[in-house]
Amino acid sequence: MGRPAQISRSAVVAAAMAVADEHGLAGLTMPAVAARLGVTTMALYRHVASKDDLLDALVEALLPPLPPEQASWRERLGAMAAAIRDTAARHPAIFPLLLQRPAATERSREIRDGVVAALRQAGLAPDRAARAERLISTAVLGYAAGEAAGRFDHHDRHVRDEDFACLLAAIDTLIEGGGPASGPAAGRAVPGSGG
Amino acid sequence: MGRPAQISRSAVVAAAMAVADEHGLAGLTMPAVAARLGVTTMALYRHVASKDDLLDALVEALLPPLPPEQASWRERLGAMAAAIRDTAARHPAIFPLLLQRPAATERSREIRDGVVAALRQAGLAPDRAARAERLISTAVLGYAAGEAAGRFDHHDRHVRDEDFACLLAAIDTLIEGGGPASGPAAGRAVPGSGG
DNA sequence: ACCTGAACACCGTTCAAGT
DNA sequence: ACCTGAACACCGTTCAAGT
Repeated sequence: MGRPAQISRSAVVAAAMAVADEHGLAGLTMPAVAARLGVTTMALYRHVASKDDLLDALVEALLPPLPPEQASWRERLGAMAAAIRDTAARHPAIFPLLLQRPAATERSREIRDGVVAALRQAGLAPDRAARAERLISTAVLGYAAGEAAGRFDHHDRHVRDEDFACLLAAIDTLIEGGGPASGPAAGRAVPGSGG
Repeated sequence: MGRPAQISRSAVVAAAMAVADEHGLAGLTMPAVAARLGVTTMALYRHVASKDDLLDALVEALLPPLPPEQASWRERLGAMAAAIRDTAARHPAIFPLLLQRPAATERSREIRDGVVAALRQAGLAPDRAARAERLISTAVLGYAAGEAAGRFDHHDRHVRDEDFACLLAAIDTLIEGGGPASGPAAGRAVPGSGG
């Protein structure tokens, strides 16, 4: 019978994360991950179906924890946004994968539902809450990804903190106003968007 | 002396774009690009320093054209946003690179300056215009990247059109309100952002 | 000047073999 | 059951050689 396994799927994922953090996405290689675990490259394939599978697992590990239920919707949205930005800062090499991969997993659905629930609690109608979730999530992910990629490196960290605070304040303002308009008339506010 | 070149840098970039469109980022390989041009792999290196250099050139080619100067600031912002979304739809495989790579090139600076100029024309003070540019650009890029990655595939194209219209309307609303607040007090609108 | 042929180091993956 | 060794197809890149 099988001797106790030397490595596990979660160990492989953790090692891959560390390799990516240290050597970038280009340095994230199966041999590099194996070396960090003190094991042959081929041993990884017993715990991970392929490199693509490993990347999916990394994206999963990047998802932020759900905020405490008893907090206000404002606090929950703020906490999730802050957690996203934190993750981007800690794992800049693999963070872009979050926007790149479908992420149709259970955890990702929970998080999306959590944001929608907060928005409903803020008073938005179901369809407006769903739409607001899409726009807010992509805006937050977009800024975090840009920051992680060094897009704003010519600005002080303090300036970027204020950027992010303003983004959250803007979101707050829009929610207070009843969320994004859901009628087709909204498209006319900025012409050229329909072309 | 040199016979007329069979290929050029721009031909290599165009071929790479076509390969990526057809076979995805993973299929974008130097041999594949060369084959499409009817040339040996090694011939590419006379026109492109490396694959990384080629990817940078692709990102450059992805940048939208500057809108006509005589248009209103509203029209110009709308046109640029629409152009970005259009590009994402046409080149979904390489579009994510736009958020991933620094893009500190001349053209990218022109575009950023164009957005800032439009915002100044809308009445924003210099520092607010600069901040609004960062937030607007990343929000638009974020949504376009998410859409290109199939993040919203479970929604009708028509729903996504409205999403995007709402995003532009929201931006418009914030600009009319004087742009994003620039003081530190803005951070308190959504607590948890400072942690 | 531009392209080709041969070659090298490397990566993802498979498969049979070991314990 | 889990890991290893050997092997294969492939990719990015270099260099000397052809025209």
